[in-house]
Amino acid sequence: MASSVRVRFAPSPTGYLHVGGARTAFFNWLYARRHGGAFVLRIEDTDAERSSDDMIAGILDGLRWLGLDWDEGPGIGGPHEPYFQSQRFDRHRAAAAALVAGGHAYYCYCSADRLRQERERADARGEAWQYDRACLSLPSQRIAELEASRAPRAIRFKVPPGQTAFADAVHGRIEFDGAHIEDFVILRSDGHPIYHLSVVVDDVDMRITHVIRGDDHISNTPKHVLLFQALGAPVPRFAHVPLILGADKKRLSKRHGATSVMEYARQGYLPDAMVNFLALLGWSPGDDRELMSRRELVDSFTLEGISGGNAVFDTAKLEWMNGQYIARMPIEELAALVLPLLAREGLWPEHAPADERLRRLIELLRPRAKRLSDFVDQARPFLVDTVEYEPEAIKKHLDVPGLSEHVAVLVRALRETSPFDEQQVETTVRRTAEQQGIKAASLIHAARVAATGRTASPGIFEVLAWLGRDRTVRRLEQLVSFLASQD
RNA sequence: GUCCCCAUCGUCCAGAGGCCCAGGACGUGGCCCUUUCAAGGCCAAAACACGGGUUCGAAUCCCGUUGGGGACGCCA
Repeated sequence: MASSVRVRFAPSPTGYLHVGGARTAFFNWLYARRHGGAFVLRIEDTDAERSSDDMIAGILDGLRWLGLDWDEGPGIGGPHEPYFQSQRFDRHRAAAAALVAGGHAYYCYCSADRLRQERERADARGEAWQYDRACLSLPSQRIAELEASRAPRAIRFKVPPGQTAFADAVHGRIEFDGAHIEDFVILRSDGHPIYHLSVVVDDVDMRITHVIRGDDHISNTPKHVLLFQALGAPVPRFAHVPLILGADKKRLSKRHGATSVMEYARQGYLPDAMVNFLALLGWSPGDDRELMSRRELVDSFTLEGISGGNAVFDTAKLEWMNGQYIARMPIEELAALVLPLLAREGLWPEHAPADERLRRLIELLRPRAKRLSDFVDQARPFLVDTVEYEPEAIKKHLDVPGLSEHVAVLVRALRETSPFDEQQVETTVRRTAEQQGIKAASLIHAARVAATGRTASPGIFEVLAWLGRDRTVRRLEQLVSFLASQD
């Protein structure tokens, strides 16, 4: 396979997997799957202080939850191990040395202090400071002195003059003038590689063919292109994906609420819905399709379909989409997801399987649910022994003259109703209302309060039929007592 | 400050010179259905940032302005 695509997702484990990263990962995954290529996962844990195993685990959890399986990387290895950048320092150091030897990079003895001062001074003037190449042409005698005194030295890349351009699948050709790129450090004086060096060396080693990453890397890309070239490696194709913004159009951050994909998992969003929603944030199949399966997404995905502008994360649309997935999901699958949530709330015995009755309840609740967590809240009155009446429900539906009487009559009628199914219950309730000379609605609302304690529920006849005769009668009688106690 | 990216309804997208007095979806409003709340159905309001060009013709091409975003570390 000459054209074999190799893409990678390279998160730095300095935080959880946020929605922006998730979308980038997904685009990479889609591209790999679309072209029968490899999706490589590489952990960029170069920054030891800010990286931790917990965060790595969190990111992997997020990817697994989304269903983004990687072909090479942590946990499964692969032909280009290791997949942790921190274990590849030797490679990076060797590359840095080779660049120095080849005249592409040079030692820099400038103190961090001096650089900081220069920058602060420039900043005060409202300007940006670029490294002044003080160490580029140090006299050999001075170098000898510095070496003799064991002065710390970093390695800087010597940026060549002229234009550096690259083709970007979403932005087209992008060009930078070398004059605006400073001689950036590639190896710290403590021997640790800098990000720019590490990514490029690793991408070269791992034979990455397409770099699909966040827009915020555009200005780093010329540096990377220069490094690929200096290293004598082919330059991969780039695709810079625009960022995801919060409702205020600012970059997504903690104050925007949920930004971690696992937070959405906790809130009851479905991975398929999440992934579908994320795909449409900044990408389109070129037509008007919205609800798309993974299969369809894979079949339709192209880098050219990615739009150039930033996108606002619209929670309302995510909710809608999640509701669509809930509505379409096979009941068995849905029950399997809802069950543990009910069990956690003590509404369903731990480890007990979903029976026909529970499946029916979930079916009743389904059209009203946007998130899995909605099931827990809405199922509660059905699965407890004693219903509690919401104050609003009492106020709104129980203040009917003679209601207690009417409900008592309904109870007697329901005792005789057979079969106790939706149809017959409806007939009974309506007939009773007629006989009592009241509107069916009054009885229906009262029954809803009796059965659920709430003002909103699935259709009341379905609800009563689901409860069954005994429980229905009991709950209605409880209402009668309640009404009596109110007088 | 410098460099780079972006610019179609409130939001996400379609539109790659005539098919567009701009299409879909979410959201919003109305109506229908109805026992409530949803779901569903129907309808509606809602946008090519601005100014110059190019062209017989521009949302689509070019330039500028404005606005938004990103990057300018011995962080990733």
